[in-house]
Amino acid sequence: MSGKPVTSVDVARKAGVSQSAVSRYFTPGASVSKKMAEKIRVAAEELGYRPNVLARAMITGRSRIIGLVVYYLENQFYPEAVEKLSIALQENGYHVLLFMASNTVGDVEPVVQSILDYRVDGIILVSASMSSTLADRCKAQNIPVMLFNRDQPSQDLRAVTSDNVEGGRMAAGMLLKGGPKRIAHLAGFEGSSTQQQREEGFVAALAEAGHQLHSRAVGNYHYADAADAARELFDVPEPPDALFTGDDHMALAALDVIRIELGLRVPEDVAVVGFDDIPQAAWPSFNLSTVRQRMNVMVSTVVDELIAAVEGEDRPERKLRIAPVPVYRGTTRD
Amino acid sequence: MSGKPVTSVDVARKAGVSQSAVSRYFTPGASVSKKMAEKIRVAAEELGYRPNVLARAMITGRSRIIGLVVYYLENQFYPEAVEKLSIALQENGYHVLLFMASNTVGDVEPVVQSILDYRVDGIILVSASMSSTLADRCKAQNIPVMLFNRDQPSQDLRAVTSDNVEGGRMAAGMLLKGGPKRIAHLAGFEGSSTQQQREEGFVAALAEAGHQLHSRAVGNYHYADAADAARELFDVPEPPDALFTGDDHMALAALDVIRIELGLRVPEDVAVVGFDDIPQAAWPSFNLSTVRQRMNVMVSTVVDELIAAVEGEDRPERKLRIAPVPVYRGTTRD
DNA sequence: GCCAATTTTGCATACGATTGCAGAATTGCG
DNA sequence: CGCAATTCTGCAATCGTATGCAAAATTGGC
Repeated sequence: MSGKPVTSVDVARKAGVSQSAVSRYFTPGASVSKKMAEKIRVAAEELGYRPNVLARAMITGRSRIIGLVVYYLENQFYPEAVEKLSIALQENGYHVLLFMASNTVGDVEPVVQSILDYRVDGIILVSASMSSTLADRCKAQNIPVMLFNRDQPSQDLRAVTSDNVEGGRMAAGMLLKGGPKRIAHLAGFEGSSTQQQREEGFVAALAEAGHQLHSRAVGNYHYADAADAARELFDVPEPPDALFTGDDHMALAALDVIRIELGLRVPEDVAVVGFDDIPQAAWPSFNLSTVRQRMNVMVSTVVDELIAAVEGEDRPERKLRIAPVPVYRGTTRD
Repeated sequence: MSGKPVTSVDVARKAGVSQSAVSRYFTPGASVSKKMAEKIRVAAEELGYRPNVLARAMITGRSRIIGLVVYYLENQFYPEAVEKLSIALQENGYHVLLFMASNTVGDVEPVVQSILDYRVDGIILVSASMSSTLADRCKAQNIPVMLFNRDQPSQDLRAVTSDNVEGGRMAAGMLLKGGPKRIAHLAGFEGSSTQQQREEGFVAALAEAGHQLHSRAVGNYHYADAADAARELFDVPEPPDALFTGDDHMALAALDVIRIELGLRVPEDVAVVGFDDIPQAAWPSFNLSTVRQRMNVMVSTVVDELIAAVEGEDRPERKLRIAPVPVYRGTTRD
């Protein structure tokens, strides 16, 4: 029950040097003679000393903490993002303070507020947006913010997304190959940029091919809502024979309804295309054709940009769009 | 580009009071007169002041940060755990510093080491274990550690798990109702306590009913490994007609192989029971019978215990086991 | 071996808050 | 209104580390 953690002063005393020497030994760029370094190394090892990141943060003004805000983790896209972002940041010596902004917690505002209390070095908002007053606040405190998989009109906020308009066009192309008669769209949350852009590209490409939307329903990116929306679309006299869903998570819900509840055949009766390419899309039970977001590229891009911003570099590019990739599997006809 | 964040000194100056008064205003138990409180409130509001958590942590020795260690997030059980743990801790004024201990990062040791550098108030290891030297280190620094969904022989470490032996017995009971002839087990990672205990209960209950294992393979709690293991078990002349998998994630992989690859019928040819009751188990495509871990109870228990420990209370109970619940769906016969 | 140029080293201060202590202000009661 | 009891308030020290500055030690060239 020793309780007290070891400090640099303890190490200094034990090694017979000054506290500053110990500090310098643990600071990459500093100059320490070999003799001292060795004495300090030994003493530190014996005492099990490790520098206190919090104390260091007070002086340097860098906490090496990145605030990561996520709405929910039900859709497998998010756990994958969180895992990869976290690993990438860890590899760069940063760590992730995780904040859930789910409905149970309330709004994003207070959540971001409490992030700022921790004096994080930067913030990544995953599929979430930010009021401009809050964005101003971050800017005032010099804390870079990056949006991941979501964009916002505000010119100032940096964002990394897929090229969603292009992705929507791809989805249209994938469905059009099968010669569909009635094309439907199952939309995600209407307020999101991702939804708006994907639908925009989708509808535009349909129009160019002389088609228009047969029907449309909203699933808000949630499984249960999407299942309801699918019922609304398909449990009618003339159901669609092609469906583009705003993301894979909703596509899986739609497949469950279409095949299991309604007994329709995929892709013979209905072709389905999703968006994201989450791991489950590749599972044999679903075997979902989809538009892949290149997660690894998106993650390394956002981490790279954020760290550059944290370290004071001001890159000109604010909106980074990654090209998506069509993935043909078993839910489309050709 | 004001850069400098607002400090309590700024607020004090603006409000015409001492810095300590400002500090007291933001400290729940402290005494401040109404007049001062009002002046401070106004000044703080105008300047947008919020106390620096890091500075506070230095004095009080409490960072209000909890280190959360997770191996990976592919299995939906983990995102759900992370989400709920995070929310529960947020509600109690704590926040989560997330650490991935996946293979790409290497061992758990250095990860936990860097957690300690942040002077966290406590640590939750989700389905991970800890060397005893590291555990000693945490104890020396007075940092409580809780294991979640994993146990370890060491008497000292606190752990919250399901009653896995009992859960294994339940799984046996669920399969035995269907009058199986050949019962197989698809095991998770053999080094884990969860695996050992679930299998122990399962085999014991089979024995009591006059049965024994027909075959067994190892899936290490990974989708791909589990799919291979399922092929090993079922792509043979006399395949099993009942299967218990170490968790739901592997059960889904097994179902994909059994139904789609091999064309067997579930539950007519093979009955399947999983463990966890992850959200996907309830999806119509799987409709998996399983043994539910009561996530909400487990989460509130572990958070409750951890916070009690952080705040100095020393509860006697170290190993907390939550009773699991059988969930009958469409993959079992009766 | 001497002196200038270069490294190392320690001292002292700062970061932004909390908190014990003692004096100032307020309150309560006869 | 006076005095004791109580509540507020400010001063100053403290947490654990980083860092500018000046003194001490080392190095190098001749």
